[in-house]
Amino acid sequence: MGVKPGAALDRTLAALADPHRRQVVDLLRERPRRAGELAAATGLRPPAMSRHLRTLRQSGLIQESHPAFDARVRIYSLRPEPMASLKLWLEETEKLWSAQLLAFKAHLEGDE
Amino acid sequence: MGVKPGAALDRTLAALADPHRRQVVDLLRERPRRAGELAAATGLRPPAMSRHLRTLRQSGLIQESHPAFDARVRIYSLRPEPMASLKLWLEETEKLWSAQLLAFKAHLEGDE
DNA sequence: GACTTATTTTCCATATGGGTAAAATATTCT
DNA sequence: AGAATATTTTACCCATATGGAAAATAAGTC
Repeated sequence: MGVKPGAALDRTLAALADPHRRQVVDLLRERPRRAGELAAATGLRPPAMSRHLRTLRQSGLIQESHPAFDARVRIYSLRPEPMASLKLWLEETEKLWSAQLLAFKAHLEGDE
Repeated sequence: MGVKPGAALDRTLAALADPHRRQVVDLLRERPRRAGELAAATGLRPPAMSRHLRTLRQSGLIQESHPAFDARVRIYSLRPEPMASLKLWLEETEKLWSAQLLAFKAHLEGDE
């Protein structure tokens, strides 16, 4: 009973909530990209992008890697785990919600 | 070219990003509830809950209804559409991401 | 070694959001 | 009508987040 369940989901959602970060994820799902490339694509200055990349990294949504040919550049790519958790939560919600509908339908048809 | 695609998703995610609002959604997926009930369940004062409910309503995640027996109370229930959109986005991400993996695998096996 | 490039860190100013308390609305009860 | 109940709105405070500029790192290039 240490960690509140759903704390990870909160961080995932918080990371995805920012439009610029969502844009980054949308770019990364096509292919990995360099930090500078992402800054240019979003119209943000490098510092701003760097901070967004840090929060995305901390949420576990992306990971960083240094290419061998040039150790200055950092390439970012998506990590699937947080998305998978989010999907699970959505499916659980859907499941309970449809149960709710069934109960309501039963109610209309005359329950006791 | 008026509305930026994904603006709705941004509002959905922003609404879900707050822990208290996520808690509300978790409560509502079991069954619809009254505003006061939600405030008590989360430990928030009624004004705070009221604003969260407004945010959730504006994001389209919940809807309000007045019961016939007492027009003072407001009952909130989930709406499935925003969740469905979010799920679509997740699936699209998953799809592109697995395509990325396939491309990488092909690359390892010696492409040109 | 000096210079340029890629990215991050620090500092600052501003904006946004959440919480509380008090007041306002709307509605039911007596 | 007057008191009580359910919920929202308003005013105010505080914490956090975000963007830009400048400085700091780190690593290639000549």
